[in-house]
Amino acid sequence: MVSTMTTTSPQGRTELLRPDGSPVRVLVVDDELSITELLSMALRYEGWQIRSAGDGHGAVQAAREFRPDAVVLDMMLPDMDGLSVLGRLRRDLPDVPVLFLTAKDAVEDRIAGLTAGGDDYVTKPFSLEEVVARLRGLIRRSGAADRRSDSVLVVGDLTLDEDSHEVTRGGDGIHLTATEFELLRFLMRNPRRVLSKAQILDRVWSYDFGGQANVVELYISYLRRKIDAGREPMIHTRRGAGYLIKPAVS
Amino acid sequence: MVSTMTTTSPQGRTELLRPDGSPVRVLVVDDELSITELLSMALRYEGWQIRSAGDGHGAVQAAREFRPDAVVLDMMLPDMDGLSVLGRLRRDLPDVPVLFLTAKDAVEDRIAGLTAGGDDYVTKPFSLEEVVARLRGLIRRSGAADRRSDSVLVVGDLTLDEDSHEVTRGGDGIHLTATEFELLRFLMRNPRRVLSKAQILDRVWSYDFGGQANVVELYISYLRRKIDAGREPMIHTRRGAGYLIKPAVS
DNA sequence: CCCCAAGCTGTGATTTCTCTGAGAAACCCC
DNA sequence: GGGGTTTCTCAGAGAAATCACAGCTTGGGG
Repeated sequence: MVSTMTTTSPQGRTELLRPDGSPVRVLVVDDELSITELLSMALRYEGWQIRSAGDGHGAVQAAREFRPDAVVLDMMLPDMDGLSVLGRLRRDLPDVPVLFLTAKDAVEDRIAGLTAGGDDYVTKPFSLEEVVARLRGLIRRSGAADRRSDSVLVVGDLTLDEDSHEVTRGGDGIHLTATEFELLRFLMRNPRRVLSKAQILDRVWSYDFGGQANVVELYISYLRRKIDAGREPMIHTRRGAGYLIKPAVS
Repeated sequence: MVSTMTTTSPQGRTELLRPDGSPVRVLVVDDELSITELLSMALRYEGWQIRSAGDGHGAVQAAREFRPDAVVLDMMLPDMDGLSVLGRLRRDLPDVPVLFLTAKDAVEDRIAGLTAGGDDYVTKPFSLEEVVARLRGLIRRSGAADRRSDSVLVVGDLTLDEDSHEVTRGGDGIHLTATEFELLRFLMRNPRRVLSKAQILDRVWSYDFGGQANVVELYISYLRRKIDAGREPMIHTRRGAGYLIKPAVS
């Protein structure tokens, strides 16, 4: 069991670190190279150390020597089925939390019990924000201490609770839809940093989203109505660059 | 069916601990690897220390050195029958409470005699919530646990007694069916936390449930009629994410 | 100061999600 | 075995969310 601690990076982003200060280690297992690439990139960006494997045997072996703090595991692997992989992983690393990737339509496909141990899963196609958020949750909770505050993002008088999905501004509760919530979470995890529409699209929408890029503008517009309505605005446009969020004052 | 959600975890929940502060130890005995995996995962997540065995001899040996505070024992083992295992376990650990796992159609009168001593049993296929709850009960009653930790969950003016299965809201008694009770218990053990339908299905329904995911919606609907009927609602829907329970005010 | 690209937002079509009534089947207790 | 209870499927209604589109606004370079 890993006990984690948080620290604040120069950018103002809180990072998960292991007790000895070394970065968190995550093993990514998927047979599609494009997926492992995508995930590795996104997770490295979180400051985590990533190793990937393309099949069950590779996963078990990698787990043994890499000793990850969390595993992202596709349930559809070429050489062995997800449950077997899980079983073998658990033999070496009994407490490692696992984030499963499953197909959308695999409803009846033996999902039962998977989340039992505090594990979690997302369906393909996923959004990177979602994967990162879940993974953070898993890692945080696998640590001994459960500081609830860790699940709350704060920027100025705006708060977002990743557990309860509650959002408040100046103490007032604000209702957000699922997409609005994800978008705001992404902004708040990168306060005072300009995020391009492309970046936002890549992180908040599923990787196979094929729609118009102006959904971002649309959702920013929605968010502003709810977050900034009649107050000092916190969401700012940097024309030609993107958007950023920062505390109202200053 | 699945989208945004967080994992289930005992957050802010009172944990069972032994008098010396060390975690409770549970021995899981079953010959099906998938079952021991499933149980180990779920029970570890309760913060307990788990050891598992796949047959009678292994069980007896493990019990001897592991000295568990409780045992989960499948009555159908390959090498020796349940009663013999029980006998040998009791020779080493006379007071250890045992949770029997039996097939649905097993001769229940034989079990009935066994549970007289304060033991308990669940039939396969079981739900994790049920196993965890029974086990907690056994451990608490056996005195192995430190605190005479209360068996009553409270969220706002809603109370649920895990021992007597009594539920009240604002002082009024409420009758729930078994499934409704389990669902409410799961919600109340994770107050203010969004639980996805998938998670709920995983924990509250048996591990081999293959039905429609909308049973969850259905039972939420039942619960609301009984819990929230004509009052300030405590059960909330987070569209696209799941459900959560929280005190009415606030 | 004008113009155009970039950004904003109203409208409404479409899709998705949730709730719930009705009823079948299983279960349980006498 | 029978009647009440419980669990669960199915399907339809309704609500909510998502998104494309298009016209409007704005900002800043020339």
